[in-house]
Amino acid sequence: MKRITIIDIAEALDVTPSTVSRALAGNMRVSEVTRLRVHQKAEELGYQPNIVASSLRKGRSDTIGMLVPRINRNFFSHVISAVEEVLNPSGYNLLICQSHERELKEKQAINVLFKNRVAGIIMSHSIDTINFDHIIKCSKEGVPVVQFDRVNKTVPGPRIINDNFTGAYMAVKHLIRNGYTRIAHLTGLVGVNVYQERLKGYKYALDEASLPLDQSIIIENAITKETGFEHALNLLKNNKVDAFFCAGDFAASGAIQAILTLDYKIPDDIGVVGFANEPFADLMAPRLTTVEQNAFDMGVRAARSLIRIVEGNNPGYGIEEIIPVRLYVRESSNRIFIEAGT
Amino acid sequence: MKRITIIDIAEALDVTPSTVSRALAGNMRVSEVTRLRVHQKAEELGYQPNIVASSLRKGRSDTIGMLVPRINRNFFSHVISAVEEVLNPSGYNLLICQSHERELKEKQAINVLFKNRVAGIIMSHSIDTINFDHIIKCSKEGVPVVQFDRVNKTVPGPRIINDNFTGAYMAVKHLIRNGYTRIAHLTGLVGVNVYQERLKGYKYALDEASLPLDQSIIIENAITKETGFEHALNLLKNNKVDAFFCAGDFAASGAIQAILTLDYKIPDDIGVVGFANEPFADLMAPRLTTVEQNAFDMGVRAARSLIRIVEGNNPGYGIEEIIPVRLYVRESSNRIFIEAGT
DNA sequence: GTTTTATGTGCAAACGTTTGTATTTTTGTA
DNA sequence: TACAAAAATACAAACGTTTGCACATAAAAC
Repeated sequence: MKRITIIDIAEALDVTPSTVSRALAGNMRVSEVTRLRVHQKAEELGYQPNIVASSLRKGRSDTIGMLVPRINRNFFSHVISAVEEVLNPSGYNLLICQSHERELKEKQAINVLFKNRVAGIIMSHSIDTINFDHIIKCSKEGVPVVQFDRVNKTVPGPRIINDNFTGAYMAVKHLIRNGYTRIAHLTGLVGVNVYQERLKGYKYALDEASLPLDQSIIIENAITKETGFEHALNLLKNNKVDAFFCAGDFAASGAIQAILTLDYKIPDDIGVVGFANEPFADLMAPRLTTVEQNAFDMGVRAARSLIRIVEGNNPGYGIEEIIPVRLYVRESSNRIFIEAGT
Repeated sequence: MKRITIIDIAEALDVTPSTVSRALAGNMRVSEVTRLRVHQKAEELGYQPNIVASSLRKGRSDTIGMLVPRINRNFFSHVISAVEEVLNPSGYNLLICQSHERELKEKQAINVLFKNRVAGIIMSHSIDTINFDHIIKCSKEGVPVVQFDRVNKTVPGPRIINDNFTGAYMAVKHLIRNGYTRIAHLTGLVGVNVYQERLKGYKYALDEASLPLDQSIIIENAITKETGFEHALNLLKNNKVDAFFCAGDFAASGAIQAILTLDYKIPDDIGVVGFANEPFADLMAPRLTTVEQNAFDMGVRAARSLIRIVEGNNPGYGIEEIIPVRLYVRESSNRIFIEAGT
């Protein structure tokens, strides 16, 4: 199972491996005629460069590491896809790991990527990551890190994030304009930047409309369909709210289920807005108003940003790219039909 | 930015790199005491093995290549996730590419994986792949290939597939038992095994119930929401059908939209069954009856199968693993409420 | 006390590239 | 024709491991 090497080509052509290497690399120090001969012979023998050897010698690889909580989450899979789409044409490959939302697994994954000598890492940290030293260390040891979505400011390197604040602000403002006044907020762990910002936007919108802030209807750790259902049911039974702004569409779908279970009408009695624009948001009944997270755009920017750093055109330290979001107004919240949306 | 190597450890301990290498590898030809000293020193210096160098020397890597049409498709992202979950604890890494459903990109991706000296490839081929030589070649040149979902029998190596035939058969039989008699079939390109098998199951169920087979209501290339909508609209307007068996949930959602547009009742007038059990199937209105493809199971089996081959325990040529599927009966098709389902 | 066997370690080559420097060949100019 | 300059190629070392073989030391057997 011997594979063709540049040495084989060199022998066949009676030149040295260095010349073959240079010819294949398009180095201008080799004559046009040999370059041609080398390429022809390479083609003829079915030569495939050994990237492993090349990486070792060059001291850097063309592999980019990617680390996400879960590959199979819609949002992340779209970011990954976009990253791949940008990286591939530029000659980079994608080594992928998932942390399963565990700091320990995240640490191990970072190590794996490090051992594989990736040229850089694109990542979104796990929900329970408290200590970011393993990520900072990476950056310190010469492996640039680009963070997206869930980011931590103590980690050097670019951060690509959605405009969570404005998204939440728009969502809540929209609810207020539709006449809802007691708006609950179902969210995740507010230690994480994305939920923190959404909470800020929620508070800002209430404040702007001079609505009171009721801490008892801000529910942390209610981001799944199940927890969304339960907390919504609870709030509704106590007649505490007339609308839900959920920091995720799954929680929103749980809330909707709870609302329908109690025979309230949507949007007449209760309004719901989600976050993420999951594929099902547009297929539900009622169709869900939600804030889109542009996963694809995020992936593209993260990849470009990392390429820029790896290729030395930009240190990129501490740069924050904020991607604008969009509110899709649908049936679940639209009582007055004054806003457009798909 | 110099990184610690086994040479550094060797010098610090006044032994040779070979001893360090053996100690770290747990080779029994090194004494317990030096093994301990080496491990301690490695820890102390923060040594991280250079996998690139190791791969080059050993002539094989612990990286597995994965190639799918689209990373961000729900089914594929779940398979990828499962594969990662199995591979990672076994010490393998995952290099990922997407073909975007183009034979050319698939070819290039295979090449990329090959150049990266992956130990094996797990893949599902692109929809428009006609010539499988590039995949066969891979296998011939010592890179084992495990195919899943979309598979081609001319490629050596294991194939992991869903029981598409039985899934389709169950779906159509269910429709028939619910009293539907003119069942359309919206499907993909029947050159691909998955659609071929589903078509066979459809035909078999009709035949079993002595229902006529009407080629004009078998619509190829109708697998997206849009094409599903259009073809369903067309069939309904011509009053040709009273049910749809769609080879994908997106087409089914399009069909449902068409049915509702024409003010038919679901499931009273028209029944719909999909395929895949996409996340939205359970959240739609009406909730969609569909056949589950167990993506996670498929990924696990594909990964295990490849590991088995790579580690030499099994040539695995031509083995076909068929994963049983399950029909989830929901509102979109259930007129008589006799069947269970979630 | 010598020989044999086990046990632990060292030596050096190899994996397939890349690249700085040296050497040869070609080209241009006087 | 000679000679410098430029162009093309060769040489050799390096990247960080792994591993077959040789070697030394210690334990066991005679």
